[in-house]
Amino acid sequence: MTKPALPTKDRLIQSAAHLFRTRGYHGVGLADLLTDAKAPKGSLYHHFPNGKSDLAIAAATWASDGMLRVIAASFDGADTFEDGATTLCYKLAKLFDLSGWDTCPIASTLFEGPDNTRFRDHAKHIYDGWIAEVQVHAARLGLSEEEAQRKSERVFVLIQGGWTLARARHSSEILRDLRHML
Amino acid sequence: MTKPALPTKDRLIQSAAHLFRTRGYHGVGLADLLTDAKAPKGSLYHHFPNGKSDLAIAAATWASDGMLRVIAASFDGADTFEDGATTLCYKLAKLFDLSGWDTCPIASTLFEGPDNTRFRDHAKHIYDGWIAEVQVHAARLGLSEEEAQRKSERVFVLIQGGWTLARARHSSEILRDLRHML
Amino acid sequence: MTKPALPTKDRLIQSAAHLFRTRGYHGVGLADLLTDAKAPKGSLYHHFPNGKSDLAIAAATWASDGMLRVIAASFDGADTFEDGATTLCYKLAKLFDLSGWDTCPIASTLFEGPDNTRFRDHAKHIYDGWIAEVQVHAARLGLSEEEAQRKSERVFVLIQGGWTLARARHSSEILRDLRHML
Amino acid sequence: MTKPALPTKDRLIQSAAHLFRTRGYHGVGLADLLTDAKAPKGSLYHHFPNGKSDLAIAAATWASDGMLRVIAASFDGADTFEDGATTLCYKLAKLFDLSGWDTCPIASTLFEGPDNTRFRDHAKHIYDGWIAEVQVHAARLGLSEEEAQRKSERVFVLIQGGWTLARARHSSEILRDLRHML
DNA sequence: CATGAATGAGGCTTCATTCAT
DNA sequence: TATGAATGAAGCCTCATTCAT
Repeated sequence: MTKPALPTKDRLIQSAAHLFRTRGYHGVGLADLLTDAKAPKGSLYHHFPNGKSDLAIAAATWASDGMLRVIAASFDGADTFEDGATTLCYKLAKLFDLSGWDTCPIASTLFEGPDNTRFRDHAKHIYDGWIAEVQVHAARLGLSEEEAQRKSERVFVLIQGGWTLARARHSSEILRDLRHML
Repeated sequence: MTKPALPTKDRLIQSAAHLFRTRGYHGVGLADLLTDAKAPKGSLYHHFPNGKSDLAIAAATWASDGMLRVIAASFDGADTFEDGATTLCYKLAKLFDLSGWDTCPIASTLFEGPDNTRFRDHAKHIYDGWIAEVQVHAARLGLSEEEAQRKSERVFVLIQGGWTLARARHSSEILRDLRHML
Repeated sequence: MTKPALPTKDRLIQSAAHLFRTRGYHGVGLADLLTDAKAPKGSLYHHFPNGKSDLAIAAATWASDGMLRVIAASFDGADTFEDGATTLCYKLAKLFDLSGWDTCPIASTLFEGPDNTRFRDHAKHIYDGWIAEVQVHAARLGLSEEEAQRKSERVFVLIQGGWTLARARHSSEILRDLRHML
Repeated sequence: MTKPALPTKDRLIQSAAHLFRTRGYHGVGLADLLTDAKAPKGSLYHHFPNGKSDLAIAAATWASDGMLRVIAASFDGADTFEDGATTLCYKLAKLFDLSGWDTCPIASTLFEGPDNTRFRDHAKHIYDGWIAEVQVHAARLGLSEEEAQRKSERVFVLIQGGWTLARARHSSEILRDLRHML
């Protein structure tokens, strides 16, 4: 009976982020979730009073935080915006290969929930955060405000589209090729 | 007792295409499907022996055929590749506004099915078809083979990414803006 | 694998009538019900689309039909209204002893359902039917219309009250004593 | 942060009496109870070591005390037994209209508990107390011991039956009419 | 004396599918 | 060819209770 490294709530969030990303919100049952998280049956509703939907929101937030860190790490050491964006594409391709990030974790988790308004608003909030994070780095690296906005949105669109095609092809090559479309 | 316009099988396919697109494969139950299609309870397995998964494949194919027609219509009267691609973006934006095409109908239908290999292979097949269709027009409009391939893939990626963002924002604006990213 | 005497639907209704009467609507789980009826797990919602509540309505109707037969049998051979009512009290006392009719089957089944309007309306309908049945016999046995109405209502009230006290005392004696209160 | 008028334990009892009366023992969850009583989550088992069943016993006792006071108040100023009993019927009808006393609070609370022996014994004890209270007044007002016993039992039966019919009809009229059945 | 986090059993319902006709 | 009755598994959620503090 060794104590697990993470508390139950965090294990639930990470299992949810993983499983929703792979199989979609409705494709994951609570039994799968609890088994994967090695969490006791009754604990889900203790930590997430509204159940599966609350957990999905938390999982999406957690996944988004990871994405924000990847963005920051990609641009932090970059000399130009193009350098940073290229690094980001490579990092995402690597993550795709390593962990089977089948697609955007936010889309699989939030775009099919029962409470579509709440879910979609949260998705919009997260996506806006990603774009804003890229935009900050774009401005720092010398782009005009208008250009920074345009380019950060373009990066977002390319990555989303790239994820979809990479998933269909089971290949990260397209993600690496995105750098030519910047 | 007027006879319905379409035979049962086609009504099932179109209902499935509509519902899967909106709520995802696992988000739609057979009861919803049969109600929406006004189909008798036992007829699904008559027309689709493997049940829901067969129906999903058929619905994705049907949706893809519609997309291929939109692509063809966009490029048929175009003088340059850019013109055709721009028209395509506008047409998709219009469809998004009209029918609430929440996202790529193929992705919602096929990327969460139970039999992931079969479903993903079909998705890849469909996506390759879209890219090939654009590529044909690109070649016809004077692009080199290599450039035609690159540009058609880029169009695909932008549209997929644009769909995702448009869905989150509940706005088709980004789809129209894609023309600046060509 | 001998075929059961009654079809599944009827077995469900009779089990429900028995269990609800004994333990109340919320005191009976579907697992208990299905076990008692030896019914397959999925059959409940086939026969009763709205589930437990539909079954409760059906069970109450079935129980009421039995009560109507007891009323008719009590008064059919009676020479006076008092004779019939007395026979009815004795018959109910006997049933109480034999089968543990803990209380009015309608009250336990319908007075706690989730859809209180529907349930209460059905209870009122059933109770009115009992009173009307007694009233018909009262009129036939010579009572004026006004007297028939008053007396049939009185019989109903006494029986209901008697059931409650008999249940608390675990004794049918009070039911037999009701004849002195007519 | 105003101090509540009643201590937690009393608030729990009164909430329980109210909710059990309305929805039955199994129809009320502890969450409802604690919310209604504005009681902290963990305090129930502090005041009632055996949990819900202890609380139900206490709530039934409290409700019974109220009934005993109503009986006493009805008979205290009466000149004859009939006067007292009539007043009692009117008082109960008024309470039914005012507070929606859907039925006998003892029956809803105790006749469906998990521990039927303990619950039924308590119900019998309470009912005997009501009958005894009426009997005392009957004796005081001049009835012979035997007659007092018979009449007090009759009053009990009529009230119980009247409550049931009043609940089904959502009308207190029958409760007022009980005076003609004395 | 009082609290609220944590839990496993059981709640009702919907699921996709099979089968007899 | 076409139907709808019938079914077992799994769905999400609420339950009354225990325990550490």
